[in-house]
Amino acid sequence: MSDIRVRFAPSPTGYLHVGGARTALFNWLFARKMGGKMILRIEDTDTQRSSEEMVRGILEGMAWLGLDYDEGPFFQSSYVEQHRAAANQMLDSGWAYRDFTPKEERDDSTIKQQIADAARQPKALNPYRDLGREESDERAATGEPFVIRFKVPEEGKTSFDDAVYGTQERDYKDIEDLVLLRSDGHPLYNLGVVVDDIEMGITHVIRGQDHISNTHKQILIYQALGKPVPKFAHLPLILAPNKGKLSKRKHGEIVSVTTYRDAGFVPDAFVNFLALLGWAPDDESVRDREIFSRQELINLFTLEGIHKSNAVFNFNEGDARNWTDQKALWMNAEYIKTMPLDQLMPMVIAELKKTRLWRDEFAVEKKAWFDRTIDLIRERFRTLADFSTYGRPYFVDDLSFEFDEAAVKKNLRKDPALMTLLPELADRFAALEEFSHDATEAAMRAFADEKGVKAGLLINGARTALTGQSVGPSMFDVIVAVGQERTVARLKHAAIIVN
RNA sequence: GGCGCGUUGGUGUAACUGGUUAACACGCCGCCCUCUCAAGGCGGAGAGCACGGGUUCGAGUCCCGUACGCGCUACCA
Repeated sequence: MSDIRVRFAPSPTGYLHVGGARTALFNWLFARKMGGKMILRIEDTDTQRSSEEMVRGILEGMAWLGLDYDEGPFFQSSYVEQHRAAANQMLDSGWAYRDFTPKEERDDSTIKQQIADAARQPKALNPYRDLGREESDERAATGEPFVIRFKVPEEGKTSFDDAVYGTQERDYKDIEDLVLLRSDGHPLYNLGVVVDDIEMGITHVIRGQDHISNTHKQILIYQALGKPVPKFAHLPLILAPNKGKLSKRKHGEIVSVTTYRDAGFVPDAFVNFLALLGWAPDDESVRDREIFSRQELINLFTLEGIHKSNAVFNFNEGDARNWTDQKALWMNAEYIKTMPLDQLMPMVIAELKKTRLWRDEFAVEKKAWFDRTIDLIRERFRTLADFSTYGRPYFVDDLSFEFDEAAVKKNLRKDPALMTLLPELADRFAALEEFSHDATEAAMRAFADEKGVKAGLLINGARTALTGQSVGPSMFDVIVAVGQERTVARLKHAAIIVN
């Protein structure tokens, strides 16, 4: 057990999206690899935009991904007193000052313009920056509103060694006197994180690259507070297909991890996919592999393996089949068809319960059949949801499954003779004493010879009659899985479907 | 505008401290198998490493510049 402590600190302004999920994952992998602690902290200081529902969404997302934490969840909003105390401490030590500029003068609507203007001028120092402490105290005592700003020294620079991006430096003159405490007494983000990270003994801050410039400000605060600065590792961003920033507002549900849960992703598969977005193992012996178990990921994970350029997450809204990154879909399929059946089973059962296809007998008297059937059909499924859609014909006794129009046309309507052949075939099947793969195949082929038709005609016709589809596993496996009774009934029913 | 970061096939990644025809995966295309395919097997196309200079016997790997992208630049996080 090491004393390494990391944290995932999302702000609950929306659901957990894939970018946040990956940040959480990398923190988690690092903590597990190093034998450290993972802490969850909700950054809810912006009460306007935070809600309990969003917090629940984040917790749900993490639980689904299997990212557990050792401490927390802590809520940043419950530490405001400590934040204020830290701000006052900096005021006392001369690292901060009260700024009495009325809020209206720094109104949002004019901000962009001000920035643009200010950029052309040498930095104009705030008139309150060097206001005497006594006068400052007096004005504060009269109730005049003020913010507390950090007093960035005029000369010098901050620097830190980022585990991913290397040495980072920033001239003090490029850092503005940031606000620590709002005029209503609310602590702001940069103050909050630092105080909390100190309080929680965070040793490694692993977060998105969009925080890299905040880091310089935060280092200043660490120094002003006289505390050691943690190690930093900034992660490349995950971009939308247009290479823009992933945005909840613009991209909606498609970037939410709960979407992937609901669409039938296997958590390990999604974790596997996420891990490879911006990271690759250093270990050469594993270079040409892509599928890694959770434990392998933990063993292989290193901060050095994280790379610097942003990754594109290729989702594809509107395309029903390839609605999200094709590699993610491929990987999920890979997990579904290769993972140990007993690990897959609970997920399949949950899926069938969700769609009311589950029957308790599947777990008892029909268990052997159920296991065999799942093992058979999982071969070409890509999501757990496929068990309910494409798998439906195997789980219902009636004909309440969808007959794909194209399949009906291709396999049933193709030859009118099928309308008499299929019911006749049904009779042959009904007469079979042993309803096995070989027996049904022998019966069908003999029947085809007898009638002078190609076996394929009957096989494909039967496929659609039994499952409503044009694709699926080897036909005689399907027949056995569907069973004698239902096979006979559905073959006889084929004519009705066509008409 | 300023500051910072990045740039290897469509996408995700690899290429030891510069040294063979730039590798792997997804996707795509074709072939084979076959009762179908969204399965399996085999093969192929696709980047000469953003661009332009330089250093070097030799650069995707080092240096400089340009372009493009992204981030930050709030009394948001």
